[in-house]
Amino acid sequence: MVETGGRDTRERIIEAAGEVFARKGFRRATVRDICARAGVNVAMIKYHFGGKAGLYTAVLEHFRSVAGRRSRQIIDRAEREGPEARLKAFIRAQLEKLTGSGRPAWFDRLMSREVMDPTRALDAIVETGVRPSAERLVGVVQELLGRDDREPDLLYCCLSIVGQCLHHHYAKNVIARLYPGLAYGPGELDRLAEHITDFSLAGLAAHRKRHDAIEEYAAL
Amino acid sequence: MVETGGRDTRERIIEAAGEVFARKGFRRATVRDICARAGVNVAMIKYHFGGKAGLYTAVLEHFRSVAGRRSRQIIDRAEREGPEARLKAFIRAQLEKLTGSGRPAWFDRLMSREVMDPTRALDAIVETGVRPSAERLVGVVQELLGRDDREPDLLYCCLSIVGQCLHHHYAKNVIARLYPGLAYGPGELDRLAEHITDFSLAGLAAHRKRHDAIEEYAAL
DNA sequence: GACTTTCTTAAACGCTTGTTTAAAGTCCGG
DNA sequence: CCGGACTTTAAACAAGCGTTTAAGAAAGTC
Repeated sequence: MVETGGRDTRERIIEAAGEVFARKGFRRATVRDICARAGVNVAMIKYHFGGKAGLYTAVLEHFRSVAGRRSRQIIDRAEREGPEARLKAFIRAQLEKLTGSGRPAWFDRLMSREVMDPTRALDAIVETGVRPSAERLVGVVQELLGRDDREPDLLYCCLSIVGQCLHHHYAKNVIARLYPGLAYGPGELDRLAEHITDFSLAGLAAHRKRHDAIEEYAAL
Repeated sequence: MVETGGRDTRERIIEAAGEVFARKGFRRATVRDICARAGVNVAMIKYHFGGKAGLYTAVLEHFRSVAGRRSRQIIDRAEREGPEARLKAFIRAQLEKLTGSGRPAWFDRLMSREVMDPTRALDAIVETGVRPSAERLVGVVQELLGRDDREPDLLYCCLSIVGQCLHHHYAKNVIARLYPGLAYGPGELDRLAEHITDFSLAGLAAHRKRHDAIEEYAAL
């Protein structure tokens, strides 16, 4: 009756659900909306996934592999370079994640949705999606600070960096109202990445100088 | 029948609604929950406020005056000092806003709720709650950069500063999972404010040096 | 004290949500 | 073909939501 177009029902549901979940989050998304987009009866969600929650985890599992592909590409390109270039690549990748609109960006959107309004899937998302990224940043910052510990002040530095990036995503509605002139095209994203990089490198350099001075004093 | 205890019904509803809205946001809060806490019939919300949306705006209006009292106190204390001290006061006040749990903090919690998941009240909140604060920061940053324009790169600096502060609020669930050791008691808040201040002052100083060099070059 | 206005109540309405049911359709090996 | 397993369908269910109704209580007014 309905032309299945070759794609299986399960796939069609996951595809539609990925889009809807990414746009509205788990709670505000409705199974009826998802099923309408997939051209499928609402009962299929129980049949194939056991329920809305099961569908959500299936969607996360499905898009985990393709997630952050473009971000990883940006980061990998700078793999062999110095810590400054790797920091800039990390920052550019963070900004890229949050403005992407294609299918690979759905997982990233779900991640930031989850950050703001957690569900039970948060633990899994943190481990598979956030921690690897965070560990990479910790490594770069350790290198830039010339240390190998992870004292609170080092983590503060990392949080300062990602905070600058993600703020443009969290607060985009407010920023748009406060400063209607600011746009977020690819060119602005490059300039913004450059700003955050320079800002952070200066902050890190100052922190290193201060910390080294304290170490020196303590060594006496 | 029910002992009104002297407080008017309207007040009891607004008090309960303030707590519930601050904790759950507009959408996830239910009128039944609010009315149960207020010990009041659900129909009273239509009678006194016209509906849930009217109650929400009434709550915003009611708590607007007491909002940010402690923050303003922190900021005013540094009013006569240099821009560095005023920046630190601003940062400390931002952190204070997000960890406060008393009644004066409800408006601030509602503000950040609104930032993450806007309702129609966002415009009013931005104008009355966010813009004054943002303008103050712009002033301090202008002073620190030695400029009086508000080019995009200056706004980027401001956004870098508030981003560092608010990230600890937006992403608190994720940060708690990533780094279980980090706590947010008053002492940590002071240290965090000091970190963000130093980090940002270094970033601003480097930005100023870079910008002045460009200006000088352009003047030739 | 009767009357009007203001306030409050219990109950139900209409809607949306996720879920479930029972019947019908589809597919495929025998 | 045919029969059983797998899919899909339309419809309804139960719960929660904001809202509304109609009747009653409380309080002020003449």
